[in-house]
Amino acid sequence: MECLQSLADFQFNETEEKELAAYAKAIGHPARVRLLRILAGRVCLGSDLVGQLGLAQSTVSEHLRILREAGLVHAEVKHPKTCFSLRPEAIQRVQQLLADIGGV
Amino acid sequence: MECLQSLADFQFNETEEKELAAYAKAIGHPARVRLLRILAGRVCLGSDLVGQLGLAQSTVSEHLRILREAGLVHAEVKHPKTCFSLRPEAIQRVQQLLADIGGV
DNA sequence: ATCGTTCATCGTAATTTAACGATTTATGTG
DNA sequence: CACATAAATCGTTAAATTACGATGAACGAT
Repeated sequence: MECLQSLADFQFNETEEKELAAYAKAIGHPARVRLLRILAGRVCLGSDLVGQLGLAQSTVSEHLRILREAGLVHAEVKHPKTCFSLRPEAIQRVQQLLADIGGV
Repeated sequence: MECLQSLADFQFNETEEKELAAYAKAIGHPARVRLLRILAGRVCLGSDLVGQLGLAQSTVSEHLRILREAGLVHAEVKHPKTCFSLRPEAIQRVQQLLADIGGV
């Protein structure tokens, strides 16, 4: 048996699949979503973010690392502080990749 | 020390944070992204999808379950087959939640 | 040179995820 | 009724994730 519509014309793009999956994986935790939403409106120091999450400092630092490595957040170190900010172009890229699926 | 911009006006919305996180978590695997991309263009039986992923049938079934439970995919059982299809409104909802962060 | 602040990293434990083969379930067909 | 088929579920293992406290590193200020 086969697909209701033809499957012969489906061209997968492994690079884009991994790209979207990596972005989504990074976004896929409530604490990280909250971080993104906070950073959507302002530039913050890590110590401020800790206060908004109710998690240990080391845990918040780890979430921020994940967001940074995914390219969703930018960190500017000015010892001993670090300025965290959103990278809106990354969010927009995710939206674009979703648009290829079924979004608008 | 405090935030570079005021943090006093930040209102978090735990429900939406969890909603976006749950969607993103479900999307956050290359195999599931491929499933979504396939289903973006056609309605498929599970057996067809297995062939496109290079994974065991039970593994694909599990990925489809995750997508279903997240609300991203619809399954219509017609024993012994099941018709899988995308739920574009879920993708659009994700885009909307992303727009609240920094997207367009 | 010491101290204080801020953030990253380490070590660890508990939980969750991903993958597989084997089995079960549920139907339509012979 | 027995059989074939498609998909879900089970049981298991390995790996990844999340969280924490403790420690470490880097700099400015005293």
